[in-house]
Amino acid sequence: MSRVNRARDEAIPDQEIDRLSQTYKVLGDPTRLKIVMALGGGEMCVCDLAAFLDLTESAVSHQLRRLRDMSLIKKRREGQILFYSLDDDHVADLLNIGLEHVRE
Amino acid sequence: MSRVNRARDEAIPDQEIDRLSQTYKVLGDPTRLKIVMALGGGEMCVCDLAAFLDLTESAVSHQLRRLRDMSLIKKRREGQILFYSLDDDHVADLLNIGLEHVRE
DNA sequence: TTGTTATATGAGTATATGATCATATATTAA
DNA sequence: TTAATATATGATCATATACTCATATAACAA
Repeated sequence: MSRVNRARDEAIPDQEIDRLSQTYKVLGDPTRLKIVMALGGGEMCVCDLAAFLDLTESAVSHQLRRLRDMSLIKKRREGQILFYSLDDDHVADLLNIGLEHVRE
Repeated sequence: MSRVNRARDEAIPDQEIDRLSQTYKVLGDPTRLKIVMALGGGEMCVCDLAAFLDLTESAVSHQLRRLRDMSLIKKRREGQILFYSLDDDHVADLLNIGLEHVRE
């Protein structure tokens, strides 16, 4: 079988490609990456992240929304404050393997 | 120590953040993601990829350049033909963990 | 040399996107 | 209820980017 036909045969559905590429795209911005790296060290609220990143809380909230849309982070309410954290262990794994790659 | 100070303390250098986010960004496009997924099944030349993706060879070449700039793929010449493949095992790991995440 | 094939690259264009600003929502306190 | 605090969201604008087209380069054949 030709290489092209093999690739077609083994290809995953476009829907999965789209979700996977969107996941990487969301991590592919310095601000959002700093957010998830920071959350890797423990949960933080929007105002924590705004102070850490030196950005408005609005800008942070917009980025948190995108991270949440891809299930990379989750939130927990405590009164008026929302604490964000990584959604699951896969996220930390993704970050660590990426780091290994860029550090080699 | 406050959560903000802890985050500042544990933060990795901006230079690493930039390289890491660029790496994810390069994977964060459906066309480029299809390319690396296809290369995960074996090396392919530019014309193979153009046929597989139904794109011009120019468009494919531009995307291969971006993938190569982030050391995600490498090339091997055989006469007039350049065969592309994944650069190292980290790339396949990144893809597999990403897939686990979107499939759960 | 000239011609052909395979790939690469610079410029241009249409679309996507990140930060800002203004406004809206939600929780708590008075 | 009203006010204050914390967060979310829609519109806007400036920048980034994926593809196309034209052209350039590289390897091989005649």
